[in-house]
Amino acid sequence: MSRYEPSVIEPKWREAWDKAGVFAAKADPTRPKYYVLEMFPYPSGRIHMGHVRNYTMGDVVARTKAAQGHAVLHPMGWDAFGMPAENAAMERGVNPADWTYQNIADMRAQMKPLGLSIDWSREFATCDAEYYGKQQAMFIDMMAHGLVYRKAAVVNWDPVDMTVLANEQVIDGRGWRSGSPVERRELTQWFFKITDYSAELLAALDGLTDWPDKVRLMQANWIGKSRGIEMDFPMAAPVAGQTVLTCYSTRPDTLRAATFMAIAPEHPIARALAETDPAVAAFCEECRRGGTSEAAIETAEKLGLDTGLSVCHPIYPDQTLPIWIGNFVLMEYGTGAVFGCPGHDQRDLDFARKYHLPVVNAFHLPGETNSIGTEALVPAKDVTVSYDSHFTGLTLTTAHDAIEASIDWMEARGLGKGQVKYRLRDWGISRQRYWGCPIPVVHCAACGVVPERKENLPVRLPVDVTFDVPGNPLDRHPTWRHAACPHCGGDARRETDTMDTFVDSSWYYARFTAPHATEPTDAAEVDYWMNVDQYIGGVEHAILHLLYSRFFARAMHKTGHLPVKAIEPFNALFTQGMVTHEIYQTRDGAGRPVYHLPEDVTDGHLADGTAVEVIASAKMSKSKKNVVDPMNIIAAFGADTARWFVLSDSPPERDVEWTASGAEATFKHLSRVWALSVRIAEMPDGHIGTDDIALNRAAARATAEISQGINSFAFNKAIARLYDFTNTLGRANGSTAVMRASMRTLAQLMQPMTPHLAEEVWAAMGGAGLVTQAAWPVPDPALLVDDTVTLPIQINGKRRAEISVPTDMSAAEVEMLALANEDVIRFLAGQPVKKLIVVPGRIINVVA
RNA sequence: GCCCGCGUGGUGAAAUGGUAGACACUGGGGACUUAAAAUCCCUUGGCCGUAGGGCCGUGCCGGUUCGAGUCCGGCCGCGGGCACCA
Repeated sequence: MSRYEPSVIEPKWREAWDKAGVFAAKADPTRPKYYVLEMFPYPSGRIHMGHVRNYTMGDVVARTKAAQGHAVLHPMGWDAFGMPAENAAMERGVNPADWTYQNIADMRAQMKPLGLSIDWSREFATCDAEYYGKQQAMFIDMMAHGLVYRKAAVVNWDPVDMTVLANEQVIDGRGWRSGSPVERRELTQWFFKITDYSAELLAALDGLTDWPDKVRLMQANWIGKSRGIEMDFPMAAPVAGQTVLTCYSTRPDTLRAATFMAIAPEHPIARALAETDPAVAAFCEECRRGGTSEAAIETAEKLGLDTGLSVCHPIYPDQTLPIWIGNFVLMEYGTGAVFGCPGHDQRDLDFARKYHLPVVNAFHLPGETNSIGTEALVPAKDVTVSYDSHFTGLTLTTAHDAIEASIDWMEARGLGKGQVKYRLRDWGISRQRYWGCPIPVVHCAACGVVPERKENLPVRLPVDVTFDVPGNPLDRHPTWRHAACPHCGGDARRETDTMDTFVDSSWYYARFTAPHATEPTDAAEVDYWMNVDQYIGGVEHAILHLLYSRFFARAMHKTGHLPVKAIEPFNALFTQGMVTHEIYQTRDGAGRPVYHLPEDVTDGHLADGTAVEVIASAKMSKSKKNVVDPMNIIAAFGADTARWFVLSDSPPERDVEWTASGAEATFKHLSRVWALSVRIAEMPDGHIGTDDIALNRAAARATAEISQGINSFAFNKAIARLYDFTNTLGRANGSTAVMRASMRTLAQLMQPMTPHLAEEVWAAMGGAGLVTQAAWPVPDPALLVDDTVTLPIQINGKRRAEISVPTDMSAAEVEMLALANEDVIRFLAGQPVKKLIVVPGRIINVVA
């Protein structure tokens, strides 16, 4: 072989690894264990660059930890339930299971050539009955432990297709297929009581010190702990038997400036009025328009309707406040009623201006008397402001203190009760869809809602389903719904809702420790392998998936499926940036966007000459078709080039925009490494060189810096140092033995990134066994110490000179040398030195 | 709308508060070659200067500091999430 040929090298070494069984995870009490996990993929059918980036990062960690002596668990599986399979069924008439398993086979075949150190014997898909049956068993256990309940909740309803829509299927307030405006409609749904753990999920974030701060902050804000007060406003006249309107506020310090009340359209008072007042009914109907997503609700135009009712102000009884129905008030949070304070809340101010409601202030900035204008006065909570004859008796104080004082003052007079509330809502898991884990319960006319017997699990999805009409195929299946009541044995109806796919991904990490166990988990295996030491995935999962997993681990502990040590299942988390790409679109006859794959676009045009609209780079997603196929890169340059390339340039936490150029440059570099190893292998045995000491120092330094880079997820910097070391080695005139030893070190350091090439180089250098199984190199500390250091000298903060001094020179001597430096003397031009700062080993700053 | 990030040469980027641009890509110049490809060498933030060298420069405005890409405050732009996309 006279040139670098990955198509020959790579299959050869993958076969060698398989033959030696090097990636099978084996519990070994004599070694520390390490569990590295990348977020498992949805089996779309093709791997994309985001997958390559994610799994290569995990592989670098797994391979490095293995070389450092750990028993490593590095598994792979498939997050296989979800809507795309049903869409494929509708569009192409395929069976969702067949489609999904074919996609898994295709993607596995694309992943294997990457040379990932995965224990494939542990692979499973969440749509395997073997897996979801265990999930059903845990659902039943959770029911028994009071973690599951049913209640009415709103969904997006397409009134034409008569079906529930996912938020993604609501586009500009309309159903994606029917194009008809969607409505919010209530259905009885299944819920997990995640709110039982609100306080704990929040408090435990402090212990997740190896998670990114931003993720912990996002989760904390999502859980949203607030301290406020629940208080009653006396109704001027009772409605529907209610004499008071109860509302919750986190800003009772602004109570004096309340000028109206706003209640949710679903509030009991609004409902009572709607029964007799057609205008109220029409308004509440109007409020039901649009989707359920918070973004849709929060950005919708604020609408209100005056009910004509009013309440008395609890502290200033001579003041009355009108009650409005507002589409921006959420029934799910607090009591579904708020007081409006336009003086100190911008949204309330906009609402007050629109409906000509009064605006007053509860406080103003010190020295000012009136702040009513087009902007609400909302100073930071720690800014001191002047309260206007405030009820608490406090005047000049901060909002933070005034809130506390208000709560105390009102509690003392029985006007309200201080309360801690969380924004977090219970987890609605019901989906009116086919391709998900069936909820294992039966509805019996005599016994009510009854869990299925565990011996009847799994409750399997029927295979003979049709997608020719919208809606849930389970509902219209001729026989599947009919079941015997597990309790009385009588005729009963099977639940046709399936579980949210987030349930599937909330415990797969535990299943990987014993994927074939007859129970959901195996106590000994879970005890050995849990927790996940390093979890790696996209930052887009920072809240939902990770929060649900943290809850589910606690639920699994409560139901006896996980030990207490595993209630925080992920010790360390790394959130990689996304791979982004430009989006190419044209418009169909109705003006709706049609997306095009990058491979179908050349210089801004389709093959038929149509010009495409180029939209700014965004997360690669199937729906926008801005995806690139890594298989093309692997076919042209080999897996090692693809692996090196996705690690090399961008820091892993940052988004990287995929561009076609660059892979070739990586291939050239790997070719140089290969050629260098051939040259060194062919050196005569007895050659004596002059650079042995420098080479040994360079190897030690490279080993230290690359180990550190990998350990801190700075893969791009580790690769920069690999370039450095390779260049040094390529130019060096070292003795044969030292050159070969240096090249072996290079092979070891490259092994996590480019394992195939590393094996080839290792073998050429006469390394023993597989480099994949060689112990990670440890540098000699003596070779890492420098004896001189170059110190820049700044004059008034600008770099003007530099001096080279022994590393151990005292600060006093450095000062003298600096002041004697001729550039320093020239720049000072006789000015006296006011101050001299010497930072040992770093810098000297002369202040004149 | 709310929460969280990010912003440095032509490009990807580096820089425990301490020499801004390491390491690469691209471009330019050269060597080798009949020629090209490949390979190797030099060069590559902007402006001024023949040169020694100087000035400017990390999205914008302000602040803290001997010293700010880095810390603080306020903007602008872009991205992620917002509970039924996964």
